[in-house]
Amino acid sequence: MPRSEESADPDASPDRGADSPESLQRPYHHGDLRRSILAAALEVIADQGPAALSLRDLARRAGVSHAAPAHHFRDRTGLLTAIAAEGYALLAETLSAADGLREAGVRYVRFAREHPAHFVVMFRPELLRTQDLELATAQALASHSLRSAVGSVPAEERGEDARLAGVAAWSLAHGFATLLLSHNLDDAVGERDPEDVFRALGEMLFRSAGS
Amino acid sequence: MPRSEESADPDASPDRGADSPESLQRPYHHGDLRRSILAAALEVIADQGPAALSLRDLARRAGVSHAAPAHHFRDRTGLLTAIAAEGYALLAETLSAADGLREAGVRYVRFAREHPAHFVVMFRPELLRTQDLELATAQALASHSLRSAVGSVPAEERGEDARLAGVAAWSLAHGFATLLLSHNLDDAVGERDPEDVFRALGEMLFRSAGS
DNA sequence: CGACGGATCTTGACAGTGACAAGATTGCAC
DNA sequence: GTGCAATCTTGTCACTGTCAAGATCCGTCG
Repeated sequence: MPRSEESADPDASPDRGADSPESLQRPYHHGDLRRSILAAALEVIADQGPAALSLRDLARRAGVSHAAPAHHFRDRTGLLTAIAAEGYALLAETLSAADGLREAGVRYVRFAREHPAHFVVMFRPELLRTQDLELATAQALASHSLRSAVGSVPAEERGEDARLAGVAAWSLAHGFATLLLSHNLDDAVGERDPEDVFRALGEMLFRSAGS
Repeated sequence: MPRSEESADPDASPDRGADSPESLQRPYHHGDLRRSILAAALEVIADQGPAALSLRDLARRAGVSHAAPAHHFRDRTGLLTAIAAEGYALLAETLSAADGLREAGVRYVRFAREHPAHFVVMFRPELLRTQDLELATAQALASHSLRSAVGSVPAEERGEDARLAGVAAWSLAHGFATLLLSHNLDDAVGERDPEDVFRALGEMLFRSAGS
């Protein structure tokens, strides 16, 4: 657990700027507290899950008082909501750059591996303020990207129903990503690159050649 | 929150009713506290998630003191571990009764819908005592059931690798179940029976006819 | 029949947490 | 510069999980 870089040692250096009376090495205003807290939160969530998240702990890491985070996120729920919104925005961007449903799936899995904390929080509605505006718009954006990826599948490939193909692809990618993150596929994947494994799954689902 | 002050007479203890003390509001011994707490916990988790679980609240619902649950489950973690173990045992039983990978998938999804609390907790390793003996054996049992379902797929259906087919099926079922429980497929599924939808997905994955 | 040991439950305490309110400090627009 | 709003602090409260020590009950063995 790397402590945050600043703050350093309190009174190790005797010959410091003389005009600063006694304490207060750190300025009253943190400068970028919001970002700081988000970063620390992502770190905690990534390796201990959202349940282990403590606002007071985040405040301590950032070197601010216990109530400081509340001003930026209002709530624990607010913090998680902000993370989820950021996650959906990132995912939307990632997916929109993909052409073809297969590639979108691969990107979905890659996103989950590169942003595990975001990914985990995004699918825990009970921890979020689902009516939050920023979250809702980011969600809509991601949903749109996904839908357009589904639409790009040639008609003859996708069975009777495009929507069904979308659900299938999403389920496959989401299930694979989730099981991967919860270490349920460690044995099955072994040394191989998870993305390659997933590509093989995608080809089982959409049997044709093509992109 | 409904106070489930049931205290339904446990039929487990045979000769009990004769000399039950009438003066006390509740007997010193609850009678079936472990089961009571488990039931209440499942209820809470099913509609608020594991994060909302409070041992003290469960104790209140069961009408016992705040420290009573600890004797049966040691920890919050212990309680969740017990639930997960029960879940894996149930799942193993369910899967072992299926013939064919497709049917196993359907049963997997059904299990998730019928036991959402179990299902959710089973895949949150960070909340569990993963080295717990009961949990590990139940997990092994379920894993065995799943593996045998994979093995039952005729060779010509399952592409190059049985293990890959297993991962595909598991990912598809797990993803579908997860997205279903988190209400991400409400629109896509609509009025249809989720099991029917999933059957269609299964047929996309394993294109042949057969069982 | 009676005592005793273990299982079950209670009471009390402690540290940690999220949330709120009220005050201190700072930067910025005017 | 002055005032104001954003930012951060301090103090507090109810609640939680966990531990320790005691009370009560049960089956069992003498």
